[in-house]
Amino acid sequence: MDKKYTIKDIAQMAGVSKGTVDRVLHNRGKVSPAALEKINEVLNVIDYEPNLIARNLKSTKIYRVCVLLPDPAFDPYWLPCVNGIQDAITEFKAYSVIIETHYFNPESTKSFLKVNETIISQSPDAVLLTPLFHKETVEIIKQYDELGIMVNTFNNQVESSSVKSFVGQDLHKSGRVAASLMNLILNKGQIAIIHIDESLKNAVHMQEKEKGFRNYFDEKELSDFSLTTLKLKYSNIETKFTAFLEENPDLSGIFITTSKAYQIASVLSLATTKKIALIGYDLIEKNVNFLNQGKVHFLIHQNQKRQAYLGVSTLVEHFLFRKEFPDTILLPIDIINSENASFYF
Amino acid sequence: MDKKYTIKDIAQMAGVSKGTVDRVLHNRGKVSPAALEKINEVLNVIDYEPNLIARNLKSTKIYRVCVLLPDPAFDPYWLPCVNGIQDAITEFKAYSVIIETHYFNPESTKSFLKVNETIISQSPDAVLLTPLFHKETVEIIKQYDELGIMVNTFNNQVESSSVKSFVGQDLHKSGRVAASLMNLILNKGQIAIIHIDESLKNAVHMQEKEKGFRNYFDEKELSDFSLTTLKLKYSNIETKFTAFLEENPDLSGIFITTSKAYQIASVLSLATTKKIALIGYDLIEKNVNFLNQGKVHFLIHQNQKRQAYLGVSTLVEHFLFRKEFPDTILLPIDIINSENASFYF
DNA sequence: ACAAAAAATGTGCTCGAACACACAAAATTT
DNA sequence: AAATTTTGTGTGTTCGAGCACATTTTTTGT
Repeated sequence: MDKKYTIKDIAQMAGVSKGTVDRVLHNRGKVSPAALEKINEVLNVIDYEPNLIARNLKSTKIYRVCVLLPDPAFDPYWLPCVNGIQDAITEFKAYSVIIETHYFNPESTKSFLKVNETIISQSPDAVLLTPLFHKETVEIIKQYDELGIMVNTFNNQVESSSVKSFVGQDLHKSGRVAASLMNLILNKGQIAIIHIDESLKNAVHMQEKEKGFRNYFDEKELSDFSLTTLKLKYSNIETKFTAFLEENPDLSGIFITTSKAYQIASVLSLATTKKIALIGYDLIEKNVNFLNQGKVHFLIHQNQKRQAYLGVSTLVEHFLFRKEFPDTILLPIDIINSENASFYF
Repeated sequence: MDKKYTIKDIAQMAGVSKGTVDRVLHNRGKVSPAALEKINEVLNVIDYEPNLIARNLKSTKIYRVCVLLPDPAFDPYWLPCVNGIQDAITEFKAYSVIIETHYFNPESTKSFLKVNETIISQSPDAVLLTPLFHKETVEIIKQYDELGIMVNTFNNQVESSSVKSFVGQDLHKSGRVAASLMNLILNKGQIAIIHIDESLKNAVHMQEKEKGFRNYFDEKELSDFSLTTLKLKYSNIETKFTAFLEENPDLSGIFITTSKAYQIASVLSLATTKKIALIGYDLIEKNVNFLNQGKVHFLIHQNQKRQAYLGVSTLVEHFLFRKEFPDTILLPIDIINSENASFYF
């Protein structure tokens, strides 16, 4: 039943040559109606699936995929992505695919644009983007589209019909998850939502999380809580956050929308002995240290490694195995505390 | 630099024929010292990796992998495994591998033994076992070993040097995770550890979880808690658990070590209006319903789907790509509440 | 009716590894 | 020294899809 039919088998069954079968399968034309019908009859009965191994052995076309990633040297948040990409490289090394990573400075639009130029000059078949700079990305995507270069994105979403596939998380839901955990630790009091970021490039990201977080409290009508938003930059964390702590002596919980929870935890452990519930994002080393010390209660895992892996493998599998692009891949929102953290590295 | 060398390339470089290179690569002997040295010289300089696609295209050997699984009709816990196995089948359908699933009745040792006989009569290349019945499994594994059939296990561990690889979770740690969550919901009171199982086949499983759970409370010296263990069977849940509730009016938390949390939640929602913290295992439908109703606080996800998938793919990749067996694959202990549950299906 | 063009069909080579087999060159035996 | 075995080496085929090219059949034009 599940015997694997080959083109030769089909040819034999239909009483034609494999060349004709091949032409039908790829509708290359030059086939008489009679032959077409005979072959289609056979194809309707059996269940032909081309042998992908043979196909990829034959194909001489080398696919080029470029990944555009913020340099992890600037922000360790991106470090796991490198491993995810490496996983994909290892998995597909047998095939004729070249996967290349290019870094840009996440603080510099210019750097982003420059690296994109480099990529364009290499004319790859597809690009996986981290669209940190919204406006510039839209422009760049248009360029790629005109050149027939496929574009996928991960981590950040950018609305463009040219983007085939997006890998990321539901940020609104992730805010809700944080809220539900906060609601478990505390049953009343003031909660601060803190955004820490240098530029505004993560604005959408952070806002969505905040919306989700607030949405949970609104929906559950938890009126014993009061929520405050605070925006910080690296340069002013110490002063501004310390001042905030003094102004808000009743603060009992903090939700940090970026991977910088360790910065808050650090200031907090010096400033006060009071126990404040802390929930943040990402399993970067400094965060996990505070998690293990009990200074951070929960971290939400954004699984950048898998995001990057899936971003690449979606593209590669499209080329190699003609797989359809899923519109969106949403990764689970992993809840991490000190007890299960070690399993997620 | 990362040019892919073929056997032909090596032959040319060493000034011999591809046949000789092939004999060296597979040490089939019949090679003169002179030729051997020339080829080894080339191999030392370049970085030869055989093209797995070509190798698998040529090979006519069809690998047979059998999976031995408790029938999901008896316990929906096993349902996701079917999907995991299906994923593996889809992924490897291009290769010459046959993956077959055989079910047994988890309540019947006889059924287990009978299915094993069927499998042995098919003489597969490898078997993935769910070793529910410890004593019988050890015996069976010995048989497989003598027949040269590889054995991997998942879900349950069984100490045997013949088992190449095990996929599962660290149950002790998973008990600790449950404890840490319980400690977050409650800050004092009586906690019941409830084991629900028909036979004793899951005894080790449940005990390890209990040990981990207790270990957490011991280690953190949380003396405001008192822990009680209760063993139930399906037939006596209603009566015995109701009685337990009456005898223990101060009960504030329950940890259920199997996937049967819904049975406790069900009785609980009828017997009392008091809020009792409930933590259980597995995203089976009934559990998730109670999770969404707020009657179960957390579920720990044992990810049987991925367990089964990895169990199969480890075997297949060993045959197809000569991959080494990892001794143990421990899956992360996913913490699930009503907010993030939907992402794990 | 016959040549030329067009359409349809078949043949044969390629990809890289694996292995059977043929053949040659040494190493033994008689 | 000739016959035979052993050892070494190269050649050729296979796997299945894909595609170029050769060949056959049909159609069209004069």
